[in-house]
Amino acid sequence: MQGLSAAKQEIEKGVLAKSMLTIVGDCSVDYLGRATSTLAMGKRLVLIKGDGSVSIHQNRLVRPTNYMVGTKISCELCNGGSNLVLRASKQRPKEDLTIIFSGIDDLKAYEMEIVNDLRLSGSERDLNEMLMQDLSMIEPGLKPVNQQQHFQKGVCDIIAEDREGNFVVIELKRRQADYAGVTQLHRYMHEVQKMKGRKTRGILLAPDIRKNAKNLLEQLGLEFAKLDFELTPSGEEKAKIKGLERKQSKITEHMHPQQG
Amino acid sequence: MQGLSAAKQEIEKGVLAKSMLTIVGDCSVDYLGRATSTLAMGKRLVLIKGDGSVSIHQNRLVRPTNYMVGTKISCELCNGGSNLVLRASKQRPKEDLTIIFSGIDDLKAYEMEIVNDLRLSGSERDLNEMLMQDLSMIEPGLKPVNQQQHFQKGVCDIIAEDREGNFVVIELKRRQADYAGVTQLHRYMHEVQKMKGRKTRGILLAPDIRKNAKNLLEQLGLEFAKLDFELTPSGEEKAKIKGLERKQSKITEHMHPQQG
DNA sequence: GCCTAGGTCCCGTTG
DNA sequence: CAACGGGGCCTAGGC
Repeated sequence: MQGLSAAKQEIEKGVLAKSMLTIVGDCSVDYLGRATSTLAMGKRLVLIKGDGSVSIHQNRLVRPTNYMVGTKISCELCNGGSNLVLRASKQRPKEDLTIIFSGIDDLKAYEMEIVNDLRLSGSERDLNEMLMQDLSMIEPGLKPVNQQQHFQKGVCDIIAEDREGNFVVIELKRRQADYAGVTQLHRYMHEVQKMKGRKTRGILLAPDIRKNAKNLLEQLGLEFAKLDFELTPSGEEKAKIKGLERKQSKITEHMHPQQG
Repeated sequence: MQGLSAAKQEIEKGVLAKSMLTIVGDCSVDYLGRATSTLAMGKRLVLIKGDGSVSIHQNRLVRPTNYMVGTKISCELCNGGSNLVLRASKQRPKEDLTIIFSGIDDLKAYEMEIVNDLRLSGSERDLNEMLMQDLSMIEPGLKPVNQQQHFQKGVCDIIAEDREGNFVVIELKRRQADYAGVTQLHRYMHEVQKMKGRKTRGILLAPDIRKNAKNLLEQLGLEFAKLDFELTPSGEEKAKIKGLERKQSKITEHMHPQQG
């Protein structure tokens, strides 16, 4: 347990120094911004970071119950010193977080660099690069044309050309594909078709696809290929593509399936 | 600074008691699971919660650099006691997080209930309920038929019937609508049409819509209505719908716009 | 600033 | 269990 007045000073000092602050104590929380929320008095951890991020953690889940990014933080004593009020606020959108402490069990400031060291492998970007090394895995004779091409309507993962000179638009997903992935691919396929004015195919490449999404995909005349990849234990290589199996989805000619 | 051997015992005790644990110290981190990642030695905050959630925070951003939910945690001394290794692991999917401490600055265990107190207003669900009170806001004579109806293909926010006996499918978004919202609505509209075998309209209800998404929406013969709502400062009411403006999108007859 | 999409998305809910 | 979609999504990258 700790005096709220001393706490106030320590918080102000820590915020100024861009330290990481951990505050554990009894508090209530109000948020008003993109939604509104209240949290009745109770014991929680408040985490303040050097970049102005604030998050309030209960003793469950990874995600904080309340949070804000890029805030300005202020701090004042209220009710004759029996409460410490912490405010985090932000413009655009206008958001305010108010934390009222009735007591603080613990307060610490840690000097910590504001860096991002994480080296992650196996992201979609990594798989994309792997695939570009050898598109023939997907289909013999497939040649790269472009990758990460920006349209007005989004970013197309891979554009290739097949043996018969058709353009092939490939949308890659690192996990089970859903509706959104299918409609994305559909959009890009049409975009390429319109730009290039040539017959264009669309292939969704993912480890799996939800059943309904598969149905939609087939209705739209798109193709699915199962992507089997393996994560390399650490830093060495990005990932390894183990295999690529065509589920031989019948390429039903596209016939205005959404007609009403 | 604190002895690693004592730390080990305190962690084990805290995990058993389902306390919230905060550990600040120098550590390296390896994750192997849905992706792989490594974090070189550096000072971080490790947060362990009573439900087995683990997260590792750097001094920036709301989101942890590494995290896992619902883990089993173990703890051992290595290298003749000069390292403390914390392992969090999980099956289905198989995931492993390894945190190697070379030194611990601070370690605390806090007794804290494992509860979720948060009362949030202004979610899509709240707006949905508000709207159902009076669908005539959207359009005179609109009568409710169903809400949150589950199809095999998803959940339809609101189904109503207009003055002319057409079904009206309404998709509600609490923020600016995008492509995904439009295609969602399109899917549900077709689903209802197929089920009921009657002319069906689709209305996307949102505070705003992205330009490209608006184009797609109009191509698909769907309608947009601007939803203006206000958040009530706190607990009292959920939210207040201030107004609802029809952008008079010409209901172009649907004509196979995605045809190639 | 806006738009677009990825994420080890997380998370709750329903069938 | 799988599927589906919301989220105060967060966050990064382009334009």
